[in-house]
Amino acid sequence: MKSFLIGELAKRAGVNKETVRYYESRGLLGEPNRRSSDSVSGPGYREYTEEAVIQIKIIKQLKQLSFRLREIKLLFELYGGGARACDDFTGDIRSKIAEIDEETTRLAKARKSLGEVLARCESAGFIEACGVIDRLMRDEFLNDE
Amino acid sequence: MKSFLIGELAKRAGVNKETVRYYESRGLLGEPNRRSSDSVSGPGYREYTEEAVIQIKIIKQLKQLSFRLREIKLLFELYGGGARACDDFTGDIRSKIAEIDEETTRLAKARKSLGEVLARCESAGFIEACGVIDRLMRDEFLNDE
DNA sequence: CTTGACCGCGTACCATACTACGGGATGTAC
DNA sequence: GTACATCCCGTAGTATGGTACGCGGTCAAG
Repeated sequence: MKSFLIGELAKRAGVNKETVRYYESRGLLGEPNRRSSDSVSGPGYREYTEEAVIQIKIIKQLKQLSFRLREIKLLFELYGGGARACDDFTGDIRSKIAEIDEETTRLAKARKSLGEVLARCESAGFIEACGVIDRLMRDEFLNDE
Repeated sequence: MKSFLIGELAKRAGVNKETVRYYESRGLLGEPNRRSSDSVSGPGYREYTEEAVIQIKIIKQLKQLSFRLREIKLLFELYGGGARACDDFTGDIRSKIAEIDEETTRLAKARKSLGEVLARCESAGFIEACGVIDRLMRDEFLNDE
């Protein structure tokens, strides 16, 4: 199979080179082969195959699913470590879902409050009339600390 | 009115001292009076009143509404700068709502995907059967980059 | 055999929001 | 007058996820 260098990998995966190296340093990519034919000086260029492209896309996907890099690493380790029972994963997934639900709730509240502020503001026009500041700044929302 | 020092303010506002100083350094609190009675050496202790407590609670509230400190500062400057038309604020509020909606959409997708993975996983039991890894890791979700 | 593109690495920087540490100056109480 | 609490400030560290810079090595083409 044909291999390519980091720049090409970055292009194919849609990230930049530094990010690839960063992921590698975070233990998300595993050490690639190094090409170092003629001279015997530096560490040699990293060589990648399509696998690495997939790997990075998986990372991007997991990020979209709200996993942090640290968590993604753990998932990989679990998988690479030979985890075979779903139980090994469901805990992680369940708590991630809980996290998401929590954040969603917070955002829904925020969205509602801001929507109300906006509606009042639009039907009024001036601070004194619409109370935008009062609503944003004053004690009204300070109940639930 | 009776004033108090930073430790007391922190306690009343429910943050810690360092955070108060941090907010001050970020321009969110304004410089407090300094008490420096007997000796004439250092800068003197910061003195606060209930106003500062309210101010910090407002900051906490705006954070809950998903405003970042930088944005909160802008809101304060707008207000303190004598903004009187709602238009001065609605733009900020509108884009914050847009941000929230975007994030909410992303979270909903993530929640849905994870929920599906979990459901399959629970009804199966083993990696090979439920395909949790395939679903989490493989190309299935890699369409929308 | 030189030029230009690419790579390696280390370091520093960006933004976000704090938290911790530690020396030295106060203030209060006994 | 001496503890002990609190305060001051600057600096650095934590966690998150990268981006940028620049020196020097490497590589393929001409």
